[in-house]
Amino acid sequence: MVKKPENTKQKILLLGEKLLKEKGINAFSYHDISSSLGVKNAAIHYHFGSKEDLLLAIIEENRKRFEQMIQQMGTAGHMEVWNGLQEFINIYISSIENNRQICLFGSLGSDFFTIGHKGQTSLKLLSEKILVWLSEILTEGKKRGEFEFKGHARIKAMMLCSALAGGLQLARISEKNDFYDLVDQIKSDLKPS
Amino acid sequence: MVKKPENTKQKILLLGEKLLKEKGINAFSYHDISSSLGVKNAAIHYHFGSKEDLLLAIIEENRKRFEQMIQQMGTAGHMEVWNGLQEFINIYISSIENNRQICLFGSLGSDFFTIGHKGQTSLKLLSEKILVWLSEILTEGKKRGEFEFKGHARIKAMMLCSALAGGLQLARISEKNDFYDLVDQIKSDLKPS
DNA sequence: TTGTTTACTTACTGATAAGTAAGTATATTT
DNA sequence: AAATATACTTACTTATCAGTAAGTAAACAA
Repeated sequence: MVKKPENTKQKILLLGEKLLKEKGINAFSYHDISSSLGVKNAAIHYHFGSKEDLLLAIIEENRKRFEQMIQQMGTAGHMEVWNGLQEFINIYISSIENNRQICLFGSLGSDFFTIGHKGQTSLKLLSEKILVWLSEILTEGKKRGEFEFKGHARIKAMMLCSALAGGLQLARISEKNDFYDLVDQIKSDLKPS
Repeated sequence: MVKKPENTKQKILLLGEKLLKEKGINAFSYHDISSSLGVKNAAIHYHFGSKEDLLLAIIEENRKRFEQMIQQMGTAGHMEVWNGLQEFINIYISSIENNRQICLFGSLGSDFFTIGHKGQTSLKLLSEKILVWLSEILTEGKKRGEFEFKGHARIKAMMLCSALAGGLQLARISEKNDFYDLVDQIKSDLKPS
């Protein structure tokens, strides 16, 4: 869960993240943030020199949150793999419940060529962390006979991320409820027959 | 395939589509189009009164292209289902080959809350057409024993769209080649065991 | 030949964008 | 008590955005 903001900097960061996941990096302005928080434009520049700085902080915030989540879960070898997967999926469930937000990869994957090199790099590092972690629990689950899938765990992990990211977007276009069906399908596809 | 533009209006439309799928609707300007085509800003407004009009035309263009594709393929009952699916997947392959473009749903799903009501509605109609068509070939393929999957064809169709849309975005962040692996995984998951 | 339509250009507007320099009140440190 | 650092605001700049009104050259129609 996201902890409540106490200071202006944290408020800016969290509102920035919200706007990023609702409208995209190019569709919100510093004015959107400042007017909503009751501060002035320059206050944002005080905490985050440029929009790219804010973006980097948002990515970093998501990284921290992910690291914290997997740390609390422990290593794949000592984990209930279905619980681990569900925790991961819950991030996406929370997103759609929270104003139909999409995920970081969906938002910044779309806008990838409009963000700076630093943002691209830091996003890539985060995606690598997530894919490695997912691959681990998929591999462990397969070994235990709790997951069943063809091919490499790494590709299956990509498949999960892609389906969830794309699913949030498609659910905006079609119907919110479609996303829950999609999640059931994803889980069903992993169940041993 | 996309036919070559002959007049300014068509050039604007196709360049608009390209920019939409590379940078997103909020990250390109009329100036990007006009300077690239060697015309003036007002020329675009002459053909497309507003940016929303241009967007509607881009969606309509994609709809026409899709309708043409499925018309050439015939009904699911008379189709080689694997060929039909491959033709659909080829749209996404062409996208990533063409400057790492993402698909319409990926781009406009991300920016959904920043486009007008007309755009949202027309996008929804197109997504419905695609999902219905995909559901049909999935159902037919399952009936023939050429596809194997759990659950409803409709949900599996959503799964395909989501994975392909999200896959194009994730491939921007990680590696282009990942997308081909993802496509193989998608097809492999549909093969009877 | 004259009038009209097509496909633009020129020249502009008002709004909004990110970003900045300088000032200020409050809290903290020395 | 004085100096300094923190967290802003005020007031501004420059750039860019979508959009518009009026003009024009060429093609076409009456």
